[in-house]
Amino acid sequence: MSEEAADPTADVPDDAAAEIADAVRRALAKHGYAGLTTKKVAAESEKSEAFFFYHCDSKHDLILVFLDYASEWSLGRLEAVTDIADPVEKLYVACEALLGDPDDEFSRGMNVAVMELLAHAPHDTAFHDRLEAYERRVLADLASVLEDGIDAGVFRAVDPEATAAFLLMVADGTAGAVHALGMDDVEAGVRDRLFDYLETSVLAEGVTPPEGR
Amino acid sequence: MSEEAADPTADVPDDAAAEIADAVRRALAKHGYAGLTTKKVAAESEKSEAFFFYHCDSKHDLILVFLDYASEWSLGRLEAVTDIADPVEKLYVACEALLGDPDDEFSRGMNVAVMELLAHAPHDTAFHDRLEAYERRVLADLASVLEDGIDAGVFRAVDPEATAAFLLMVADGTAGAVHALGMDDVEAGVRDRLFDYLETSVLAEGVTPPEGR
DNA sequence: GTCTATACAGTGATAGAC
DNA sequence: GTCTATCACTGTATAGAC
Repeated sequence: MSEEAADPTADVPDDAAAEIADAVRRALAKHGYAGLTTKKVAAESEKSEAFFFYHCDSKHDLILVFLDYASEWSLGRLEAVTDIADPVEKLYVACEALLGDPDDEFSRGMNVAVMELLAHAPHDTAFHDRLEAYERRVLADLASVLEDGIDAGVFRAVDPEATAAFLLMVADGTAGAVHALGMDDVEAGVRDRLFDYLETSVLAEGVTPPEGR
Repeated sequence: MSEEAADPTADVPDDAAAEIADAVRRALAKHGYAGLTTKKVAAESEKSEAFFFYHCDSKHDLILVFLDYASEWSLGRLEAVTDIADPVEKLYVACEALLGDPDDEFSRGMNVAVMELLAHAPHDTAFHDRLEAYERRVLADLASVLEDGIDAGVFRAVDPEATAAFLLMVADGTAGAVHALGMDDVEAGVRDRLFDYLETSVLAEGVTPPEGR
């Protein structure tokens, strides 16, 4: 019944998809997207190169499998905040998730890999569509966190969409300059300014940030 | 007398360098870094493929010529603000320059191309070094604009380096999400929040933003 | 389903004429 | 200095055995 253009990542078994995503992830971390070859992907797993072409029709599809995996991983981290009841705490944890842990190799590698695919999105419709869907979902999640706080009276009456976009831009920029260039010395300053922004422009008068901020 | 590791872009005559930078720029805009080939670069100019290899030793060097050109272009735009006497005006114009004009194809293309090289910087020392130098110079320029305003008493006593980094992250993130993904609808919101931030957190009490903001 | 071996196109770079 | 022609190699993808 699927009238849609078939999703090339849909019929890959979960086991294989995990193997593929992981090998692509490691190959991307080691060589970057521009330096990525199917041989290098295979070299990152126990499987042969033909294994990857059995499950996917092309190198391009391999990357899409990784991209789906990366999106889900990132969104999973972000959407873990739904468990948190307090909107203030929720917002701060969400921002931490967005910024990522600069000391975690895995997190850093994911951010940089996704950023490289993002930079190539203007030349690749499939990348573009998936990444735009991903960004829009992040924006929606963030906006909803903001709305919660506004409704609860602990946030100012900011524009949730615009504020979400602003916060996301800071995070995306940090992934670029700080993570890709290793400019760790600016990381702390950016974090401070960001949480300062939350305190002075988002939190309502008299509301205090969570412990330790 | 150059004891340094020779700069591969140094001995290229200015005429040739301009031709190279322009062809690489167009090829990058059309195919992206990952899809860049020396044939496609040549196809963007009247010259043959051999022309490029006469002036540069490798494809890699061609891209460095472009990167130098792109850095100078961007820094030129930013540093044009030194002519402006009023620190407030100066800051706002600098931020406009950082965000870039989303309707200008050239500006957009440059931002996206540089961003793709930035994403590849972890895997390419030459890219890394040039781009880090570029980012640090932008940070220094911005910080100096902020210091001017603080000294003149029209800005609050913000931390110039951290604030400069924060502003730059917003701009870099915008180049990514907005320009690379064409999410023009979020652009306006981000701009508004950014200039709001300047007004509420950077400008001193009672100081008003420039006309039209 | 997974492997080894290989076809075949396209790439970066060079040679040699002008 | 710039061109045309070409080479050696690597990259994606497939064939066919198991």
